[in-house]
Amino acid sequence: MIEQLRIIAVFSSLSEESLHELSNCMEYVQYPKGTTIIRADKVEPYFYVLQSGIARAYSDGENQQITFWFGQSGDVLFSFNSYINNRPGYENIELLANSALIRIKLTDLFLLYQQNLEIANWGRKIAEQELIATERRLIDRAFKGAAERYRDFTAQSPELIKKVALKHIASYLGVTQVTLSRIRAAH
Amino acid sequence: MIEQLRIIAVFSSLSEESLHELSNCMEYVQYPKGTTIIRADKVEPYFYVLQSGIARAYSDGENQQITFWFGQSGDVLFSFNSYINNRPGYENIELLANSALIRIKLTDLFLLYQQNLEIANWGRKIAEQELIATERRLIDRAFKGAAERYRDFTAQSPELIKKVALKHIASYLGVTQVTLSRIRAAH
DNA sequence: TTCATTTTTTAACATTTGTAAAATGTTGCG
DNA sequence: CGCAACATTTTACAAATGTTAAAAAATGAA
Repeated sequence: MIEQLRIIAVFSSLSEESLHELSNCMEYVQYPKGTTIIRADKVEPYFYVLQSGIARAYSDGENQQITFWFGQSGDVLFSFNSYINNRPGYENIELLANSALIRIKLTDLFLLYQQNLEIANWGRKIAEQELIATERRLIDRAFKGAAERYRDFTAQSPELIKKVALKHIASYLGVTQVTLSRIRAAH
Repeated sequence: MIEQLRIIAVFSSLSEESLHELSNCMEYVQYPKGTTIIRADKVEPYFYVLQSGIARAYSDGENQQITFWFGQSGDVLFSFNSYINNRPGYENIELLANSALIRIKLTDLFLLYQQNLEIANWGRKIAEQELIATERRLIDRAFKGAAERYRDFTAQSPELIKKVALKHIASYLGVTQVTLSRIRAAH
């Protein structure tokens, strides 16, 4: 079982001992397509790793719903504001396919952070990787047009293009669905 | 001297011992207005805390320069990609006023992360706070128009409005300077 | 398959924002 | 002061994107 965990990239840096400590706090869960596992108005008590499936994070606006993240196998999945500030987050997270996840209760994880130096640094690196990815998207928004962002997205996430509704991809790219259609039409 | 550090919010959570360990790696530096302390094409070996002054982070595009962060007293200041991946970053950081900074060499800091549980968790929280702030900006970009972002900016950073050139604020808000002028004209 | 539902595309038009250039305002230095 | 350099606003026009509505295509359930 520890061996199974090790093949998941996010756990690969941990020693046998730390991985064992962490695995004591893990549960394996499965949910069907369409399940909303994290809700924006609640404090989410778990941290998830997606073993298989697809997820999207979105926020509800007045008359639109904006997707700002997609997750695939191996991605970590958590409500930033629950995890960091113990407050309701900004995001809903919905599964776009039947999915298998590992979950860790935040209260357990936070205890480990105070006890285990390796796990504390593991948690630091997770936040750092999310930070780099989020900064990257902010910069891309500033420097690239919607058409280029669409090309990048198709190149980097070819599976998502096949499986995710274009309306979600449009809002992820920061344009309306009509504009995305026009971009696609201009092949 | 340790007491002086404690009044800086980012250090306030550390114990006497950890703060002492950290302070052994600190240097105090001062630079005049206009100094570029971090360059996008270099690996930046220091982590900074701004004691006084103003800073902005920007990236160079083909024909424009886009500001995506402003720093004030108490803010931490580092090249995300140098700090996280030991690679040249995306950002230049320039001082917009004469500034006093504390700097910590990354190699020293990383050693502390591997030795001191409290400092490792301190580093985790820094990354988490930057992450929350960056996510907040990405979501704001999606849900708020430029006029509302400008109002928010003036409300939250009244000192910056006074001291920073509007062209920098325009690119920070994600619009051209002409559009920002139009927003301002519509009082 | 067929029908109903949902998604995607297309079209016409409105609005916003961008671009370029000129006009005006501001700052600091000799 | 008076000039030079730079910042900001304004104008006119162009380009991109949004809005609304309808048509076409795809999907899923009976």
